[in-house]
Amino acid sequence: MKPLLSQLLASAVSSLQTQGDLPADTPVTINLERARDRRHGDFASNLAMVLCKAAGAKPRDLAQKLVAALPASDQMEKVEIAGPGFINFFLSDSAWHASLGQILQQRSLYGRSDLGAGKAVQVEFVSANPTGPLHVGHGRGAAYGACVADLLEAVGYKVHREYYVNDAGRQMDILATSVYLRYLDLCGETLTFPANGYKGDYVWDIAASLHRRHGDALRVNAQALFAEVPDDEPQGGDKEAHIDGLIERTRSLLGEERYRETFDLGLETILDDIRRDLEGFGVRYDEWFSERSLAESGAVQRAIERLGEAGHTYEQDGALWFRSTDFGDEKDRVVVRDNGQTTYFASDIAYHMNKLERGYERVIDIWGADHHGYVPRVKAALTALGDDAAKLDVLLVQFAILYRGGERVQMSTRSGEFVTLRELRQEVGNDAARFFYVMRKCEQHMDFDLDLAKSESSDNPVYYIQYAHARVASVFRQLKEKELSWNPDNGAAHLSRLSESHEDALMVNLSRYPEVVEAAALGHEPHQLAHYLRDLANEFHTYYNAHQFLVEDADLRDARLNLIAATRQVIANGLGLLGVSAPERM
RNA sequence: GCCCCGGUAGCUCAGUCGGAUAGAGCAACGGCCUUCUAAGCCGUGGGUCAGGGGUUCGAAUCCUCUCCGGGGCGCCA
Repeated sequence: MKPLLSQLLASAVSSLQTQGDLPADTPVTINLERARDRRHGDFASNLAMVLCKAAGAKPRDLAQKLVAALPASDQMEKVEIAGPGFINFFLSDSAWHASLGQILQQRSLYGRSDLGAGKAVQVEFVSANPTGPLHVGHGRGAAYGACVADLLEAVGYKVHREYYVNDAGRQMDILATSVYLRYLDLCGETLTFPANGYKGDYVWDIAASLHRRHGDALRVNAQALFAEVPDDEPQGGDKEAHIDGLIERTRSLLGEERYRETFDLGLETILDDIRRDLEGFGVRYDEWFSERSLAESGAVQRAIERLGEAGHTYEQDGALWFRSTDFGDEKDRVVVRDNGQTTYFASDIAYHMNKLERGYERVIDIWGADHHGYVPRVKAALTALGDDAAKLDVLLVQFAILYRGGERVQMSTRSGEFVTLRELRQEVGNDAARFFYVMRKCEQHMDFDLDLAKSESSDNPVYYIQYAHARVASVFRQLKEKELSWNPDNGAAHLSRLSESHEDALMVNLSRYPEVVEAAALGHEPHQLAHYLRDLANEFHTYYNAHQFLVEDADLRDARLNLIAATRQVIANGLGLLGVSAPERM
């Protein structure tokens, strides 16, 4: 109904323009909002106040003219001018009844739109290094990214969901080496595990499968491996130099082929685990994009060359630098190190170049907030390459801190004792985890209360909303038990019987749903939908307690059943977009 | 030092492309189950929107300074 009112206002504006009350060249955006206070009607527009300067008239006078020029509509009961010049719209009952009919007719499609007109959008999210299982921090990015993608799809964009797999680079070499050292341990070698290695139990598991596959065939003498390697930190050395030395030795002692096999075994095992974890979390991808493939296809080289040809690189201290300061970055960045290796940043330039080459209208990256400093250099690179950096939207997700029993849950990634996403899902369930993660806007630091997420009470917003859905289902079960039936057509014909204030409030809220989905999608703010559903569930529970649905009067009963069926539908649709289930009974 | 995010009720947070009297949940207190699920509902109390200055018809919202909290500033990824 909002589109209808906007249309009416637009038509009033153009009448004023033909009459000469308003300059024809004034740019006009129709500003129309839900009124917060019902005394101000259902919708309010500040159009007259915005246009008064251009029109050279007082706001209230201009409002008067606009109202006079409004075309008639049977959905509009009256229009008032109030305060400094607000135009307040009061809708007729038939408007609410119409939107109720729409919900029951469109069912799961209610709230969807073609606003995006099928434009292609890419959403890249999580993209955690495959060096270990996902932890709770990744969970927020996963839940948020999935919702942003689903919302955009709901409003008509063609969405491509992608995970960038960092399957190249030093961190992966550290993983491969960690696996190999654990393997040597399983073979009976005695060694001191490096301070900087990956210590999680999953590394032992991978080492064990390597051992099952090869027995002791890959065994070397541990002393020989550690010989000539710089001391580790506990021995007064440098842990980075120590691990780099171990990587080098592992590589040469194993040989390239076997090293690669160890490396890939670790990669595949962990990636499989991440895939299963995300799938279990209801998060699906269209593509898992390999970083290594960029190097192998020459895309990284091509990106570096293109930067060079455009005159944006220079050599210094044996390394090749990108002059990103020319494009707003705070310092220049290395793309090729003095040892000849390209940096992670070089891959990322190639990756983003690749994204834009694929022709997306919009590219959305969802990163942890700790990567914020990385944004200017990626945009700088795109600009330097002649691409439109404005097409790239980087959404930064702040940290989530877990609380249990009022105490902060400690997470330590290094020791391998972090709380994994899988543990969280097992503890609180997928529904609560998905909902809690998107309940807050992404720029907000989040306190994740495990006890609350687990509690089966009204304190828990997830159960509160789901319970409203289950209650409607229960009413329909009761209907059958009482050997009554629901006639939706009869209900639709008697919607005027819905005259209680609770019923009005519910109908108004149900009609808001498409606007909420649109705002949540365009603003990348799933929390708006979460809050809306909480409100809607509240309206329903209030109504439920105040009135009986299964009444004798068949006309009233059918009308009320239409209303609660529509409520159930909207809750199911909304929860669906958040990745939360809508149970029939609880 | 520079950069990003935050500061709104006792707690956790909405509201922020300027709009009418700043909202919700929890916690506190008082009520409601012979009637469709009490995992629910109703009521009461609770505010210097961190602080100063500015912009204007109008500021929690925009600009600026200060204070406080979190994060980031590698030839790591």
